Amino acid sequence: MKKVTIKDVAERAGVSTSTVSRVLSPQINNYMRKETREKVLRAIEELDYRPDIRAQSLRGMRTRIIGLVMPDALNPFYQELAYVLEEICYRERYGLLVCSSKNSPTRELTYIDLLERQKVDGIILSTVGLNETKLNSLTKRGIPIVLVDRDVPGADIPVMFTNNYMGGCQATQYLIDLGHKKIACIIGEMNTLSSINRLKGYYDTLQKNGLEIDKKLIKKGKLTFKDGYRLMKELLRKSGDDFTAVFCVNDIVALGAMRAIQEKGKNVPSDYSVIGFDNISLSSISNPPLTTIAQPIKEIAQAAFKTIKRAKRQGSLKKKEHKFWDTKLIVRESCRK
Amino acid sequence: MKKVTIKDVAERAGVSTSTVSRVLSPQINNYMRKETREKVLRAIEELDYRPDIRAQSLRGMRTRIIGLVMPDALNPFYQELAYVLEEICYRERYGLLVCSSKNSPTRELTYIDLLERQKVDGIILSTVGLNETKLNSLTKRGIPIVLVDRDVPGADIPVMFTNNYMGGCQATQYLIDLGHKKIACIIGEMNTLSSINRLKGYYDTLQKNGLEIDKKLIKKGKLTFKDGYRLMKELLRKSGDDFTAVFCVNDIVALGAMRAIQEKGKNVPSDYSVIGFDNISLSSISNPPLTTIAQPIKEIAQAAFKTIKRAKRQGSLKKKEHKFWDTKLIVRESCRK
DNA sequence: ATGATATCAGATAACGTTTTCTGATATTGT
DNA sequence: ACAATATCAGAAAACGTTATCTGATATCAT
Repeated sequence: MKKVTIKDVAERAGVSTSTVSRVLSPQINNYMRKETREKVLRAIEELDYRPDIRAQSLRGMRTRIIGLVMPDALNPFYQELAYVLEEICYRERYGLLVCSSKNSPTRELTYIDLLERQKVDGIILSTVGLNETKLNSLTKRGIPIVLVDRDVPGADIPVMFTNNYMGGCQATQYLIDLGHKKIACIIGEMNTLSSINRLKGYYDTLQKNGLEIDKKLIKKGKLTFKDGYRLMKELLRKSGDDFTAVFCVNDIVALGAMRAIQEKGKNVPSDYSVIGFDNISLSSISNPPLTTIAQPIKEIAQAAFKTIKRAKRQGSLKKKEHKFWDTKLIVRESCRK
Repeated sequence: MKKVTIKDVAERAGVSTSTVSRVLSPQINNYMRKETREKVLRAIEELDYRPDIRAQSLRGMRTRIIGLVMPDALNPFYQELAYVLEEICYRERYGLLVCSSKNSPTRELTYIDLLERQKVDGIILSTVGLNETKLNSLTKRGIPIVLVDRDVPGADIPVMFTNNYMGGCQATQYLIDLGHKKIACIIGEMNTLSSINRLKGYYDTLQKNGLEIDKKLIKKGKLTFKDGYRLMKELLRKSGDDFTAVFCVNDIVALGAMRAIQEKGKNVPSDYSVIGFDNISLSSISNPPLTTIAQPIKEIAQAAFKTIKRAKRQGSLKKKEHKFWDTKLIVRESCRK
């Protein structure tokens, strides 16, 4: 019923709270008679005492909480990011506070406010609305922030990224290597650098291979199943005979596209090859299983976490820590071989 | 660079910290000259001050964090639970600490330990390993715990549940009403009450309608796509002509089952009707869209959150708050009409 | 035996808040 | 004009920790 504090332990063991505290953090100062330590440990055991992290952190230690702010908690890619991050946090006994901004800059700010007031040890952020000024002012206030997935050029903040350009190239080159000459592309609205870079990879690879770029084969929309389906239907109606493969900006869109193709009575991959991006878990159980470009989520999460821990230890962030991680082609059954 | 505290605000406004605090919590005591309040507000504004929640909570207020402990963060049902819970928390400016126990009792305990040390305002728990004794001792220690999705009979703790039995009945009755006489069932290992109750609904409804129960048509396995696929294949091989519909314990399993049927060259729903459980978002974009039983996730999440807030206010949980929420049939295209 | 040093552990201040207590003004009633 | 009351705001204690400072023993060399 009653919360047990360090005082109770001290009392029971017949020592001062200082001594109990010393037992709890032996790395600092281990001048301690064996006898005393054991007395204290016994009292801790008997009372089932657990130090209050809030109180510890007030006195200068970490809160052991990190915040993850992402644009869309329903997007499988971010779900996976949250998942691997949680695993990393768990191993180090950290808690993960997940916040989805739902693509709303206001909501994003409100969450960051909350995280700041919670004095989290760091924030891993895939921003939808912050500019460099705002970001810089935030880090000045002492919370380590690491950017993932979405870049904000000019911000003095570490960023951990997928090399989206490379992914775009890999996907396109793979299709070309399979013999495709006319390759369509379904891409997001051009409001994120990821989309832009993936598209750029597509462009450059076509050009590098001496293939022409046909604007009619490029469709832009939202990053949803629905839009993938809709845009693919458009493509099939207008330029159906004019291409044999399609590069989709992510797996969800690719699944929508496959559905459109199949509904039209055509086959994937023999009529149209489809390649996605992200390697979400769904893509391995789709029909056919989706060939896709995997993002190095684990590496990114790990690096982001480490950066925050280091920043917390050292009291400041290394500002210019821009890391790009390689993508990887995952071959399954959705492309004609 | 430097953190701004209540002292800084007090100094800048030329008042004491008490006064600043009074401005921050006007509901308690609003004896305050307008002039003074404005001075303080101005200082807060100018310094962009945000109270430290840790410090506030130490002095007796809530931490504004609640913990969600669930068995499997990759299971779409729990993802959805986390999602709606996060939304509820956001509205009230709470943080949600998500923890997946990954079906490991040890991991579950470690997380609960962490949450306790973080002094979260409450824990919403879908337990994999706790018995009533452990649970009761936990609530004695002062953390409000609410059970969702998985029951622990005998624990003196509020529980918020889906009426799984009702769902099993609804699904089965729907299939019977469509004219099916032989209905198979793919269900989880019998280690959770949800599975048991869904199966019981299936049994009772068959019986109520005077249909015989054929043990050969009941398959047990894991709650995965893979197992749904595998078990459906078995069913088709052994008793393929003997049934025309299948009730799956959840949507993922149902999707696996549909895949098996389609791979065999049969059609859903004209050859076999399939019904799932959970109404995960995936089920609306499957092919065909899956008819399923929806769980009242929002209601459960809302009720769990409210219970915790009330417990925190009153200082204790109402022990016996067992709530069951109705399921709802969602008709799509996977059952022959 | 004496002083020097190593070993141990308590008292106390501090972290950033809220709240209780208390005292100082301002307002009101007679 | 004076006491009684209402209004305002500061001082100080408290929340549960850790870290610094300090003092007390125990051990050792001479």
